[in-house]
Amino acid sequence: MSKVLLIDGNSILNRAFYAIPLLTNSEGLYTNAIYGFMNILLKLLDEDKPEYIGVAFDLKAPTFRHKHYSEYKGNRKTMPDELRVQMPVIKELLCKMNISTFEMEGYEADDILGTLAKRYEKNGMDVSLVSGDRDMLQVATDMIKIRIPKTIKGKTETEDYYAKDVLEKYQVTPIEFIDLKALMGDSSDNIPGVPGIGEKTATKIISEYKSIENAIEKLDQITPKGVAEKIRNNTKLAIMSKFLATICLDVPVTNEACKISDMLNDESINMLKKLEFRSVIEKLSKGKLQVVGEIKKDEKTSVVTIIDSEAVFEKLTSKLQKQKQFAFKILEENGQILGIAACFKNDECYLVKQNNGFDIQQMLNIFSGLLEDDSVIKIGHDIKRDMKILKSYGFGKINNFEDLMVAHYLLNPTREKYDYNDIASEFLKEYLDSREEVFGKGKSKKSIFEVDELTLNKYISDYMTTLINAIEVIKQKIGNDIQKELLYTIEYPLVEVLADMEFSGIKINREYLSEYSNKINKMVDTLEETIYNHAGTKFNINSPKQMGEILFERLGLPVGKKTKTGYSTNVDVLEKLKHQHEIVWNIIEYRHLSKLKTTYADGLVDYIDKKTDKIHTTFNQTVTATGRLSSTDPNLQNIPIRLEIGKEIRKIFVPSSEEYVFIDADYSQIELRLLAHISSDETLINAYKNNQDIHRLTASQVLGIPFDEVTKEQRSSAKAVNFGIVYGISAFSLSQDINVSPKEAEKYIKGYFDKYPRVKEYLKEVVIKAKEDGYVETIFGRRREIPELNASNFMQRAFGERVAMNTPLQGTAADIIKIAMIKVYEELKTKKMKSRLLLQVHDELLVEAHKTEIEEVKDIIKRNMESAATLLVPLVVDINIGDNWLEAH
DNA sequence: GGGATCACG
DNA sequence: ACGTACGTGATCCCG
Repeated sequence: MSKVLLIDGNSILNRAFYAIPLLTNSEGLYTNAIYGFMNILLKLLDEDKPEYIGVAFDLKAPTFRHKHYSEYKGNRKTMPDELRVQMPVIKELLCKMNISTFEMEGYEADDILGTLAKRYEKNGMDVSLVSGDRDMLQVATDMIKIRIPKTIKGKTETEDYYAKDVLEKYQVTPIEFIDLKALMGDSSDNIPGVPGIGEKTATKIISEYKSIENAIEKLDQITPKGVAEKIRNNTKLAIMSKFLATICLDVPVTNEACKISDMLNDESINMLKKLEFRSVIEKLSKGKLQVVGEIKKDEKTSVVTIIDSEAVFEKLTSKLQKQKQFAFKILEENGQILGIAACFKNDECYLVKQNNGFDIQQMLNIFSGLLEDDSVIKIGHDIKRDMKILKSYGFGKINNFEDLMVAHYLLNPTREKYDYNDIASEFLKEYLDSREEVFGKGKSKKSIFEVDELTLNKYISDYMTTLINAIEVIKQKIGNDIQKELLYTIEYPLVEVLADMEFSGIKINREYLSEYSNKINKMVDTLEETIYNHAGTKFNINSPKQMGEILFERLGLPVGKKTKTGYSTNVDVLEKLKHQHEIVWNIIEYRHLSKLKTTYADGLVDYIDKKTDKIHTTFNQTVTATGRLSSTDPNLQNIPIRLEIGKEIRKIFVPSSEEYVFIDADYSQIELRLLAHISSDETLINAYKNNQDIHRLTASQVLGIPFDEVTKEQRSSAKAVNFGIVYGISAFSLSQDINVSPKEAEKYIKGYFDKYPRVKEYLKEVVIKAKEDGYVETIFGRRREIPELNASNFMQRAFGERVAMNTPLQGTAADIIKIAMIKVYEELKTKKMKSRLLLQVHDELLVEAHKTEIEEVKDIIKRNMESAATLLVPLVVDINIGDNWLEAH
């Protein structure tokens, strides 16, 4: 028997829109509702395997119901803009996927779908009708299945109703369901119903009397009398409600649901790629669904010239030398260089690889001359990677380069990825296979020379051609001079600095590490026993779920916060419970120590180079939304410092030999100083000029007490206020943070703004300007777009506002320390000194200084950091020296 | 793979 | 009334 799938477009889009957080593609087009729609569509295609399909939409124009009752759906909120813009897009997409769509003036999607469902049922077809709206249940029969999507634990499932299921769940037949709804009313459609009658009473009446009309006729039989009275007084309203609630089954719709075919074709694929729905394309093309068309593979073969002899490579090099610019990539795997890809214009790509008589060292000898040549622009992608691998072969200087990964990040720091195919889609409108699609991922990931030649050639050609073609587009997009300067004098020079830091690595004292490990392990073991004893049972202390059960069920402690999945057991909750049960103290301690054990003591071991005892982190230059760096594998920017036992781990970080010491320098309150500068608040500026204790000052200002009488506690609350201001404060959060009532917190904030009026003004203005422009900027021109500022959702908008306040501060601080790093690096290099930068932790630099250079290095660091920017307030750097990171900080 | 938790600035 | 601080990354559990 043939099957047809009918979908209520508006209702599904609406559901998806609210179920899925706002998504945009890289062009800024909102896509979350369309994405959700496609996923439901895929699921239904998979489950029902229909032959025919149609999607109906509401029109804006009033329907026959509005004409009858002007308040129909009168309380509906207007569609949010973020959803409205997705409507035409989904219609276009469905059209390209060869799926029929229906709209009829004067009717709702419901009516069209009901009409079609009955028509196809008559023709002997199985009907699946999908809607988020329970009104559709009135259409259910033995052949017509109503499917209502719902989200269970983030997954989309459907509740399915044939006629018998409606009866089972609502004790009325589908036809009676109309009367049920008419009697009880429906606030979402603004159907009045009979006032005072709710679902329970309505169900009782309809299941007994079958229809409103019959119930009205037999009013004297209805008990209790009060209910009968209510109906008697509202018979007209009840009848009209029924009219409104009845789905029209004879809409004059002439076109038909279409046969499913060729859903994936060039046009629809292109559009899905533009929407960046790779997973949708993948699922559609898996072949599991017989409903899709044949995917046409791009048959064009890519030409890549193989170079595996010295003589030919020499020729190529001199050819490249004559170009103004060429693209390249060092192909590496597991620390081994496998080849070099290069290209100087579209369709002329080269792969340099080793041969019997031509090895890697030789080709690097030849190539590195070119990389160092200042007169030729090298266009690369993630050049830090190239530099590092080249360094391990004794090369690694790359002069006069463009790094499109870094440039792409500069243009939009909030993307998830900056791969070559992302560049191709954003700047060239070409939708290439991603690296993952070419080589696979996880266990089935192939190495470069394991894929077949055609695939490899296409990869190299795609990659290199993208770089060559995108460079001009990207250069144009980096329009203004300040952004150019940011890219060419900060981000690009930083690439070499970071490559050098990562390559240097930081030495680990293994002896101390194992001592530390043993100490922590013993403490964890003891605590584990203690906790089991208190609990009276063994359980997995690391499982928040099991921990919740122990604390709140077995031990009966009062439940504070809840999370999506159950009880919250985080440290804030535990702190409040610690006076109620001994076990809570132990758990807090256990959590602390087990973090130290797993993440630090044990976790870091895997990253120590066995030969050199060094750890080489990766500093990511294209991750954060604000311009900060991040550190991974391992993260050396979150090594414990705040608590006593935790900070001991810092002793394992030591200079690389006896000849060196650590010098650690950090900016004092750089973000607050920037707030003073950017807002030009006089009180703040003067305070910093006079080197005053800013938290103490804030306390005395806000509380109206003499500067010298501020207590420790008052100073610490004021410190929280100062931090809060930088984050885009709210009274509630501040109150949580410093444990006072929201009212009290509100008073602090008000007091703060009274005493620092320009700060208040600045924070207000930055939000207004951001709403106008759609983005905020740092002093050095780094931009971050904030689409959330236009969100209709309050929470998202409030978030956008906090981001607008915080990003210029955090981002400018990031710019400044980057400038300082470059200056320090350059000066050390120019003076041919042995000392080197090792780590950056947002406002801190760690340097290992040769013992003969200590005083000079101190001067270099302090001078360059403090002069990295000229502000209305001084930049102050605290500097320390030591034989390990704990001592030096 | 996502949520909860916790380490840092 | 909404639910509440900005920016990160690693580890563990659990479906």
